[in-house]
Amino acid sequence: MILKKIDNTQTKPRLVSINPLHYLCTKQRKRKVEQDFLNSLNDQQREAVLYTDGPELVIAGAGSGKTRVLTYKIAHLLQMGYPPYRLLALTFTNKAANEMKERIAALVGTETAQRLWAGTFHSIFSRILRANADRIGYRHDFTIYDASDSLSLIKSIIRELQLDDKTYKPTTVQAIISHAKNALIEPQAYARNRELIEMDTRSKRPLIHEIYRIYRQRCSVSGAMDFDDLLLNTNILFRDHPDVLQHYRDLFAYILVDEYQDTNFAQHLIVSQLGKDHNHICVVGDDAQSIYSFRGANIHNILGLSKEFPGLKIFKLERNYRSTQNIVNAANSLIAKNKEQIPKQVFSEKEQGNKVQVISAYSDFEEGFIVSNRIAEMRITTHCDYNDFAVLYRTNAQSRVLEEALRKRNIPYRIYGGMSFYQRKEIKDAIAYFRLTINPDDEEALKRVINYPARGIGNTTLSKLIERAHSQESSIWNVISDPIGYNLAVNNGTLNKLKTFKDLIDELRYEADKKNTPELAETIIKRSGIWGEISSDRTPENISRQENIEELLNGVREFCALREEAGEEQTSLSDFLAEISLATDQDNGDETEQDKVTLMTVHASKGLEFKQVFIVGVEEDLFPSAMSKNSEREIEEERRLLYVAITRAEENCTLTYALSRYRNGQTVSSPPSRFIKDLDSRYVDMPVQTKQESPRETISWNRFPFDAERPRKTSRWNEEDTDRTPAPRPFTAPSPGKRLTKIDSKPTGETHSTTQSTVATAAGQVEIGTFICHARFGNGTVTAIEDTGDNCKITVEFENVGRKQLLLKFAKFTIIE
DNA sequence: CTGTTAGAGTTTTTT
DNA sequence: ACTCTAACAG
Repeated sequence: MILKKIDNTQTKPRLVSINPLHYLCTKQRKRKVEQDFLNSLNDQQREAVLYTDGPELVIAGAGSGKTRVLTYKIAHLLQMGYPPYRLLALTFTNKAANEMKERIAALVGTETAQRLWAGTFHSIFSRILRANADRIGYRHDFTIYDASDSLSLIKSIIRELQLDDKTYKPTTVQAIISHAKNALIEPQAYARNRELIEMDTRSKRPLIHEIYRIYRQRCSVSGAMDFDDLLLNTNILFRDHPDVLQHYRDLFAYILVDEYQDTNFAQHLIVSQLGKDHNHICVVGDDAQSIYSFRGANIHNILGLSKEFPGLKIFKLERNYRSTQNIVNAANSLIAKNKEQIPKQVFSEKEQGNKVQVISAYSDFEEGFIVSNRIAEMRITTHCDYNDFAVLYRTNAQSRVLEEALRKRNIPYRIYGGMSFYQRKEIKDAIAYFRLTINPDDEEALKRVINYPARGIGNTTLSKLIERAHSQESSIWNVISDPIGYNLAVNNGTLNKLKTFKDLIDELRYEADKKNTPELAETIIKRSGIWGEISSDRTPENISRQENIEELLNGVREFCALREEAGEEQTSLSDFLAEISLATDQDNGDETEQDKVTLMTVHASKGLEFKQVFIVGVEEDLFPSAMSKNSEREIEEERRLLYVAITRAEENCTLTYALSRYRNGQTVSSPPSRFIKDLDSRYVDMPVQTKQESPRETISWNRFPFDAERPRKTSRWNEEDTDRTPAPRPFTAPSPGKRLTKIDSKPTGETHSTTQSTVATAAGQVEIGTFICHARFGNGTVTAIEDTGDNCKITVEFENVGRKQLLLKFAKFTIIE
């Protein structure tokens, strides 16, 4: 009965479009295509592709054509007669999934590629969970809580239990729960697990298991799953319902997994359960690129594979096709410092290429400046497009300075990560209403908008609602729907306000049955009052919010239209929510066409490649992160992370570090990363050593009478801008960008006296008589300053090399006094 | 209950 | 520097 239902929801739309005749007709053509693509593989790759007799592990070094092997293997399997809807291809990121789909589509056509089960673990198994939700006590249109929903739920539980949120740091608790889930430990098991309980007791957090229990129960009442639940509940589904497991075992005749080194236990178990009978699994991974252990990923999943799949055949891909020899060798020399790894010899037969460059900068500002200059320069000298450049950093927070520097140079860039569209307040509000329309039990959504726009339901009332709901193990929505029955102690005025809110949601739910999805979305925005709220005045913020809401509605329309094209009968709002809740980085198709430099974290760059790569902020406490200093294991992960970063580069790789940088509103200085010393000097150009040590540098800056650090630097940037009027107050020019930063609005007055004889530089103020130490020329005294603008030149009398003219924007020096 | 403000803390990476 | 929270006045 139920299996039949699974069949319908899961495969019917696919089956319909499969025409055996069509399949046969194209077979001939396909064979020719197969010849072509087999020829384009090397021996190792071809063997890995053609081996289909049993379980297979492909250890694929960076740039060795891993994705290529996977896509060709899928093409080959299709060639062998596997129907596309019986192939399961799993990846970790949406980006990887999309790329794989695209590449398969290029080989076998969009039609076929669309029918594959290809996607991230989370998206694929959320689909399977939706189809079988009733089996585990969930509604089929369950809500997916994102990280912030889950965090806010944890916060409120901690509050309700009256625990101190300093000992029970919500994010820590969240991480612990997440790890438990990824290890498939449910609350009861957690409470029984002596080791865990002991650990919590030792860290003075004995009630974690209680928070976990309540958390899980509340998700259940709210009809919500968090990201980890998607995997945990899939495992529960398979464990408790062998018929369902069997169904999917039969359905997926071949399972392929990319980036296996990043699987956590929950994922690993799903794969091995599904693969058990037929043993037709092919997993690809590189232990050297395992960078997600903070999320529960475990390299040992790779190693344990041969136990679970006896006869596991191992292939190694060691030839790197991406990068020059210098880059590969430099990366190898780095990763060789790690103890834990599977031995392999990655090599390149491309040209030797340039050495990896290491550049030292005085500050994060200068670092940005150097990188943007290099990009401008190299674009000319190497004939590259902006698209060929990437700037990679360890943390998202680093992007700002870089953005600013690129903007100053008019270099177009595209930035991945950071605040995504769906995290903006107005979008989250709108989506909360969408979510409530689909699932009014969704507690996080309800809490978000029950008083937005303001309707007089404040914290007191909300607390009462929450208390009533939880004492009955029920949802807030149920209490609102029946305040009398739940003994809600509020006055009549409040009761009326609650009634108004309930009526609103009921009305939206009623509309949901009548209207098509785009219309419904629009109605929700209007009726909820969101639109009224952001149309109340015409401030730039509100206009931008309106634009964002319009964009969201466009997104709904577009999504529905796309689905219609793909032959889906109708698209519900719930479908839209399901889609966006797992979408993080929206690589908007319209933007990818434009020629722009890419900015992203190293994590986000995995699987990508660029001709020219800059890795910035290669400093102690940043890369490796200060958080990872506790254990060698974590340091090794950071090292792998840098390995990943370096191996993104095809032609040139440049590492930069800044001796001081702004962090949390303060200048901090840190030495270059220990990893720089790990690199074999044969493949690396190290920076010219400056005699001046950075700490002293920083100290002298801080001695400036005004804490004008930042304004000074800003002014330096302003001076990069060409054609500034010969203003007597060079430090007060407003920056052109529309950024609302205080830098612009708080011009520093203290520099009135500045004349052309004083200029601000990365290293500080320079005037005639300033004693400096230049990176190449050594010590010298400034004897003249010309032109304060873009082309500012200083003349320096050096002790050893005589008089030199330096172009300020390129010169590298420190100020001694 | 609402809106403002002063104060504290600040986690690395992602589905 | 920035954001979130707690406290307070209206």
